[in-house]
Amino acid sequence: MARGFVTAEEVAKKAGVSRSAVSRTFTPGGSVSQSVRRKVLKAARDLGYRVNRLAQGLNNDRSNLIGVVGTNLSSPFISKQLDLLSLGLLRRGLQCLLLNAADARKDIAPLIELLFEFRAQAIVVLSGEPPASIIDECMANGVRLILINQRLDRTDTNMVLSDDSHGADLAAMRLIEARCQKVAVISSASQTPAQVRRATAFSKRMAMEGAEVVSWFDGPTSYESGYQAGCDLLGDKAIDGAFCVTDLLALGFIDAARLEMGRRVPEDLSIVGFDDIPQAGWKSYQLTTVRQSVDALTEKVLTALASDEPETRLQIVPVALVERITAR
Amino acid sequence: MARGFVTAEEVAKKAGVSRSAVSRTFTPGGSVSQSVRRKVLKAARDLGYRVNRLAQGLNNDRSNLIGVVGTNLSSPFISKQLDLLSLGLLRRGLQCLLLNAADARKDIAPLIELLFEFRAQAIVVLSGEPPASIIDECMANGVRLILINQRLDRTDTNMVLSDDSHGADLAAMRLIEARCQKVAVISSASQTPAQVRRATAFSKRMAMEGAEVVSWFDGPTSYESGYQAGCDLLGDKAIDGAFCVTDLLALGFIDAARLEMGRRVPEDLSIVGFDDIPQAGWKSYQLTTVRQSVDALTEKVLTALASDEPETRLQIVPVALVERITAR
DNA sequence: GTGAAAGCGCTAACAT
DNA sequence: ATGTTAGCGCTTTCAC
Repeated sequence: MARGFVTAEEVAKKAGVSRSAVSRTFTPGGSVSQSVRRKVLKAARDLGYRVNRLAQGLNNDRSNLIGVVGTNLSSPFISKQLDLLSLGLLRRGLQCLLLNAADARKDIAPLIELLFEFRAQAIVVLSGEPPASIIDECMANGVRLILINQRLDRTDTNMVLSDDSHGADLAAMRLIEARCQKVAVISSASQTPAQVRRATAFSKRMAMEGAEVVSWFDGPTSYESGYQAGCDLLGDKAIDGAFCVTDLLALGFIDAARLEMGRRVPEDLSIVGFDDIPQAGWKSYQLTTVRQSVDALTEKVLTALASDEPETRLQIVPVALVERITAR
Repeated sequence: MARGFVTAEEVAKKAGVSRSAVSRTFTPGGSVSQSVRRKVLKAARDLGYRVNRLAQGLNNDRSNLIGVVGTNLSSPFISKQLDLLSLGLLRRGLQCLLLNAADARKDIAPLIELLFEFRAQAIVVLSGEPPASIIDECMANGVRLILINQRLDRTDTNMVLSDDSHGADLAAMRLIEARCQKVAVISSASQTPAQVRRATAFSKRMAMEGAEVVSWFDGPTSYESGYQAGCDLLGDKAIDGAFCVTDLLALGFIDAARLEMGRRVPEDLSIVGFDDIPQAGWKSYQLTTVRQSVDALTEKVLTALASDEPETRLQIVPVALVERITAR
C-alpha cells in the first residue's frame, strides 16, 4: 500500500461495514442500502479513496485499456486522428495507452507485444503495418485489432480506411478537366500502402485518359519532400499538373513551383492533394484536395471497438474532392 | 483467465517447476539456475506467455503508467510535444496513458482523478491548468506532477517552461530594431498563462521603448483567429509591427495582411511569432519567430520524471529568436 | 536455487 | 441487503 493510496479495506473499517459493501457501492449494478452507501461514500471521501482500476481489471479481466500505436504522431493528419480518437475513447469510458512507433514498422511488433502485457482490450494502429504474425497473436488472445488506412488481405481483422482509389480517381478526373497533358505523381520513399494505392490508381486512370505521367518518390512524407519534388521535376516545362498523395507534399510542391520554379498555380500548373489537413485551407495555399473524413474514420473505429460482433470487416469511408483554387 | 491469456501457473506446470520459478525467470534480479530458466523460457514461448503487467503492478505498486493530459492535441506545437514525450517515455520503459482534455480546464480535474484510479506514477500536463485542489491530491498520494509551460506559485510541483518573458523581450527588441512605432500584440480569448506572460512582457518592453501598442485577443488560438486579427486591426495604417503570441496566430495574421489588407511583409509591416512550429519555416511564410525548444522541454520533463529527488523546482528553458524574413 | 505460502486490492459467487 | 469466501495473476518473504 505504498504511495499512500487508500484501500477499500480501510474504507470498510472506517465505515463499519464489510469490504464487499464498499466494492458494491462503487459498482454500477451493486445492491446496497441507502444507509450503507451513504456511510461508505462518506468514509471514502474523508479518506480520499479511489478504486484501483488495475486490481479491478485483474479479476473481471477488463483492463479498459485500448492500445494505440502509430508513427508520425505530429504530422497534421495523424495528430488529428489521434486527437479525435483519444477523445472518443475517453467519452466511451475507455483509456488510451499510447505507443509511439517512431522508428516505423521495425518496432511495431514489440509494441504490440507490450500492449499484450498490459492486457489491452483492443489495439488500434494509426499508421505502420503490423506483421502478420502479430495479427495472428491478437486473434489468438482475443485482442481486437483495428487498422486504420491499411488494407490487408485477410478477413479476421478490422480495417477502416478511406477510399483511396476513388479519391485518386477524383484527383485524376479533376486534372483531366483542367486539360493537363503531362502530370506528376508525388509520393514519398516510405511508400505506405495507402500512398501506393493512391499513386497507382491515379496513374492508371491518367493513362486511360491518355495523359503522360511521371512519378516521383523520395524522402519522408513531408513538406520538404514535396518542395524537393517540385525543384526536381519542374525543370520540365511540359508538366502542367501534379497529384501529391498527401497534402503536406502538395504544399511543399506548390511553394517550389511558385517560389522557386517560377510557375503560376493554377494558371501554368494544376495541383491536387490528398487528406485535407488544416493547412490546405490556409489562404496562401487554398489547395484543391481530396478530403479524408477523420471524423468518419474515427467513428467507424469506435463502433468497431464497441461492437460485440467480432465479425471482422473492411470498412471503406468515402472521400470527396474539395475544390479550392490550385486546379485550373 | 478469459481472453485466452496464458498464466504463469500454466507455464510452471508445463515446465515442471513452481510458480515462483517462473516469476523469477521474468524478474530482472531473480536468481534462477540456467537449467530452470531454460525450461521456463521454452514453456513460456511454446504457450505464448506474457507477464500480466497489471497484476505485476498490483503488488510492487508500480503501474509503470505515466498519465499525460492535454488539450489541443492536434495543434502543431502540442502534437510535437506529445510526439516527443510519448517516444521518450517509451524509451525509458514507461507507458503513456493519454487523456484528451478537449473541453479545456473544465474537465481536467476528473481526468487526473481517473489517472489516480489507474495508479499512474506521475502525471504530466501538456496544457490546461489543473486546480490547486488536484495538485494537493497529487502530493498527498505521492504522484509526481509535472506541468509544462505553466507557472504556478507553489514550490511543491515540477514545472518546466519556456522563458516566455525573455522571448517576448526578444520579439519586442526585434520590432524596435525594425523601427516600428505602433505595434499590435495578438493573442487569443483563451488567455492561457503562457500567452498572458508573453503579451504583457512584450507590451511592457514596448512601452519602455516608447512605442504605441494595441492589443487584440479573441477566439481560439488558431490560424483563423490570427487572420481575423489582421482584418480587424490593419485598417489602421499606422500599425507597422505585430507580435503574435503563437505562430499559428502569426501565420493567419500574415495572410490577412498580405492577401486581404494589401500590406507588404516585412516592408510595410514586421511580424514576429512565438513557438517555431514547422509551418513557420515554410517558404510562403518564413516567419521570424521565437523558438521554444520542444526537445529541451521534453528532456527536462523526462529527467524530472526519473529523478528520485522529489525536490520540486521550476525549470526555465531558454528560447531563441530565429531570424527569417518577416521582420524588417 | 527452489518451493510453499502470504498478500497486493479488488470483484463475484455463495450464503444468510 | 450484507458478510464470508474464494479467487484474479503476480511477487516476495521465508524456510529448506
